Amino acid sequence: MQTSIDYESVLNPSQLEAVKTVEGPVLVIAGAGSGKTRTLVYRLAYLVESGVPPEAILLLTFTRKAAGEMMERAAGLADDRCKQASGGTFHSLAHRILRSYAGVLGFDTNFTILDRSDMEEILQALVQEIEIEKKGVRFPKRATLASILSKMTNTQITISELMKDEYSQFLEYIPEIEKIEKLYKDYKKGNQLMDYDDLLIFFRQLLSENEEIREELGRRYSYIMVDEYQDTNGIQADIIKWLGLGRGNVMVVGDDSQSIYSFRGANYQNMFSFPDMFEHTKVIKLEENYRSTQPILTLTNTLMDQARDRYTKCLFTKRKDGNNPRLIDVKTGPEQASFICRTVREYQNDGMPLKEMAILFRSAFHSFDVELELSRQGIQFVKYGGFKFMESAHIKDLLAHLRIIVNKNDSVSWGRTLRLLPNIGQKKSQAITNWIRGQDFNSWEVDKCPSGKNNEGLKALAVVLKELSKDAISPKNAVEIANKYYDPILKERFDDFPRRQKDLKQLVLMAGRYNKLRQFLDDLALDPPASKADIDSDQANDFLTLSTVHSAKGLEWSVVFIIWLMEGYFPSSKAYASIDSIEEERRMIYVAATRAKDELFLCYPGMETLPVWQLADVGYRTGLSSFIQALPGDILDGIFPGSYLKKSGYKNPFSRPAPSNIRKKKIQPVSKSGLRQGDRVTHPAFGKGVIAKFKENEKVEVIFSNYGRKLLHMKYTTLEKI
DNA sequence: CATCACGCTGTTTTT
DNA sequence: CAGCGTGATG
Repeated sequence: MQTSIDYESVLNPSQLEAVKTVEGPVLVIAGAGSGKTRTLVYRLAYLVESGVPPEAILLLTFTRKAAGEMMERAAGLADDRCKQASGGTFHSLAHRILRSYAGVLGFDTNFTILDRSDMEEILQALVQEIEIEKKGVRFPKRATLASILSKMTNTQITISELMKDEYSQFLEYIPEIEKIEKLYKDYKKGNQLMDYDDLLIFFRQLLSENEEIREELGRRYSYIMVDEYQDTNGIQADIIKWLGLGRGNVMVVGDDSQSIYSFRGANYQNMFSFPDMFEHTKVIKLEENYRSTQPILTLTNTLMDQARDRYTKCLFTKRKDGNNPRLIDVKTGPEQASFICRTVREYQNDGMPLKEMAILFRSAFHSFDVELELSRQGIQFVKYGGFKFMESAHIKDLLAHLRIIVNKNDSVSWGRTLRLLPNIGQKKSQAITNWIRGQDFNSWEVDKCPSGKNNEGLKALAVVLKELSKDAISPKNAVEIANKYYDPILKERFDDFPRRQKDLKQLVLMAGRYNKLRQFLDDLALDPPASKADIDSDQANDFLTLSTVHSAKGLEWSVVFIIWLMEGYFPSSKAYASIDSIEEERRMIYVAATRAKDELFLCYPGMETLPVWQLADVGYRTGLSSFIQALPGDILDGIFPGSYLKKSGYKNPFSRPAPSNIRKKKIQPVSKSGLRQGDRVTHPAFGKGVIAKFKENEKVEVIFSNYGRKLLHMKYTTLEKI
């Protein structure tokens, strides 16, 4: 065969094998930085060069952007046909197929996609409909309810099983929750709505129940590649099984050590069971790391050595030199921010572009202090993760008007739209929705609908909707019209409307890129812009990256700062010091650490400087401390020998016993210590505070000036009066 | 039935 | 602190 690429000289033997094994099932276990993406890109190019029609290649990735980038790169290697491969996320594929085949399942093909907040809204409405007997604990709130239902779907277990494992505090509500689950399902069906999980569920159902469709799709996609397979869940694995059934040309690539999506049902054990699903699977391991230096790999290998189950692999690199990862122990958030900014500046002065550096953290708010300091110093940055453009109220408000144009049955959007009008709340909006739904916008008689008599607001709405439902309306035009109508409401509803007006202008621009309103709305739901900062980034050319660990998948940098802020958990929390949570933290730190090529800082601010024994007393656990705790002391020293802290007289707080004065001191129950409500106190971890309340079970509630309200156990607490 | 004021509670990550 | 639920008020 004639090819233009000299695969032998650019790939190592394992990578080459993965690229050239195109027939039959293949499982590639690819360690961090082992050229996983590169291998997929070359394989795509190789397939196309071998004469496989690009449309016959299905490339499933974690984000749509990742698929696009891979196809782009492959096109650069081979030719432009690579861009015609079918790529995207499981959800986007499922959506694409369901738009044509939903009829088979008894759905309309113009169903609307529900995002998480839509789902929660419906659930809340349903909760209000059924009678719930009050019990010991409060009924789970809507966000929790949504998590329960979604996780149940994604992990394929029953509600009661799931709740026994993870939501034991709500066990007494199992019958109610089961009832709500059923109502929710019916509601969606009745209103032509599908949530994210439904896309997968129905896609799988389509494949499993319809041999014809299965065969048709099997023919269409004869070569399948799946990236980040460790982050797939059971349904996704089934989908792969059904799709690959015909030709069996399926390659999945993943790293069991990097699985951090268990919260949404991902199961890294899918990697272990792939060979059971496809007979004669060829297993290929990529173990050479091309990215990081040895000291960073030593840290990650040490961490993952302790994981309970995993494919045995040990990363190695030819880049033997390099600095040790550094553990930076700072006292406060602002101090940490200034340390990071200072260090970023130093690297920048040495000629490293900001784009080569990143700050990673677990949750979006962890970077607030840093963001403040960065803006103060004029360092440009982009933040991924956290706040979602699409989830902000004003965007949802505006889009609701467009969604009812596309799907007249979309009761969620009807409700949202109606409730923006004065004196229309939960009840009235429901009544009106039931009357109005599915009606033709052009023959609307507002006066006839419930509460419609002389309702100016409703009349105005009717006029706009009529205008919006004109046949050939462009998405851009539609957003503009809706915007004009919504503007007064926006000003009334939000104090910070100028900021929100800007977002809406942004939305007009985005709509300009589409011809079809439906397409525009679907893309917003399934492939929304990552964050507001992401949109702004179009203008900046060199910027620092700030990202949650989860959003950082697939990206890498030379220098990485990991902010590992301690999070306060109440002792009753299920996550408290559980083995599972330590496991997950470990995987997350592993992911974050392996994003770094050369330098790694683990920043560990605030109360984490407390010895573990004391944290445990307080009823808190920490992310970093829980895994440091899990590391034997000598290994810890081996990993962090050049620690920043060591230079300034650092002692490892975790290997140190409690100071004798504290250890020996008999801790008095607070109630017997003469403290009263309103007393000002100090606490070793939280500093100054005021006693708010004494509660039952020997708990005391204290409001700390820096950390807010905490519930402390009197037995284990050392509060001193000041 | 909508809206307001007050009190209570507490992790977070994404398609 | 902030988001939610509850109970009182309009």
